[in-house]
Amino acid sequence: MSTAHKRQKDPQAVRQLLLEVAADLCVEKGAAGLTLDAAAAAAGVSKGGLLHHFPSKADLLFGLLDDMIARMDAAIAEAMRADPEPHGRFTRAYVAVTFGTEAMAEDARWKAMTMPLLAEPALRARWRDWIALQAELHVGTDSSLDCELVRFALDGLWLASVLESHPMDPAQAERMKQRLFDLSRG
Amino acid sequence: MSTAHKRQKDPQAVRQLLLEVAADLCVEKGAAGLTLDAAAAAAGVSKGGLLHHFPSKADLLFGLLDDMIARMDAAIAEAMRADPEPHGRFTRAYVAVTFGTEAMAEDARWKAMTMPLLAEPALRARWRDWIALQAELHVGTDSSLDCELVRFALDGLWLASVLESHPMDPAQAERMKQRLFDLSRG
DNA sequence: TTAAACATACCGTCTGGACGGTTTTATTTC
DNA sequence: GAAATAAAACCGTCCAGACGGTATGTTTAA
Repeated sequence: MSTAHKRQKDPQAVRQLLLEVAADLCVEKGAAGLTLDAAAAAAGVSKGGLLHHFPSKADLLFGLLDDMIARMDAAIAEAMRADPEPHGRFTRAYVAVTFGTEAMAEDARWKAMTMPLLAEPALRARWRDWIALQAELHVGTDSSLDCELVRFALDGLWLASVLESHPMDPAQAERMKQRLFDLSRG
Repeated sequence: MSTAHKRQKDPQAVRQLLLEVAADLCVEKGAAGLTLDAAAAAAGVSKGGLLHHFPSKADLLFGLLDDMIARMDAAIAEAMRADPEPHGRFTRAYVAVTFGTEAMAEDARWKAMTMPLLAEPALRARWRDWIALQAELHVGTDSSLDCELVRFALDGLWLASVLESHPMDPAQAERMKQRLFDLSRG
């Protein structure tokens, strides 16, 4: 990192930029509507450059999903660290992350991108694996009926926010959030 | 209708068949992956024939969504008719429909198809309109916090069933269903 | 010197849909 | 009610553009 400003080329940054612009295009046009030409142009690199980082379009999409899962993991882990009560801790972290504690605008893109990605049948396996892993990790503390119900509701809320189908004012959102927290404590 | 068996051509049936095979292909390949050639071939008509019923691919996709919404409306209306208690009636109908009271295999296709369709940004407006209409129709009886929470949970459950991410045995599903019914009564 | 990190040019395929026919059904006219 | 006419319901062909990916050259960093 100390020499980052000296390097004229920063492959990691280029890769990250590619993922970001690809995410934007994915939100706008869908996963299949995302083209390599458009992504490369938006990132200011040639298509050859893009294909150097992601050898195929499938690799790019997998990269997007993996990045998204990594962000999700990190956010949940951080939210769990601040919660002393074991029962329902994972579920409450899920609440906090879904309602976006921090930079909303920043990760709104990643939330919106998930929809087109999951619509692509080829990408669902990775998502399923992650869900199964979480379920296995937090069995015992978060497998009560109400905890599961809360997490389903959060998925529904996420869906609504992506589709912009259920506009909610902040007060309403806060009440919902509190109710979900309460249910997670059983 | 009395002469239906005499007609050699049945445009309505052809149109319906086109929608059904298109739904299947949409589930398999996604909305963008659905090709006119494949749909026409699967329905046993030429591409020209398909384009006669649906002048463009967008029209076909809109047709799919409209058909899906119509089925949803009919199923919900029927479920509501059997419920004497006004408060939360729409929400309970939503529960019943989501958990699939009747021919599961038949409408499983239409549930699965919704995902790729909603992933297509161009189609979301119609969906939003339907949601807004439902909210307007049942304000007063179904706008309590818990009713909204239940409906969000149902959307989450629908998502899980489409993605096959949260396998549930029948007993578990029944408990969840009852819990959601209870919450809808407040 | 070597490999990574790009750029440029190009190709084969796929796909939406335009277009001009042809057959079937409905409607009108005589 | 038969002929004529119009309109709907298709079929087969072709094409222009888009898109993923390859092959190859060039520059930059180690």
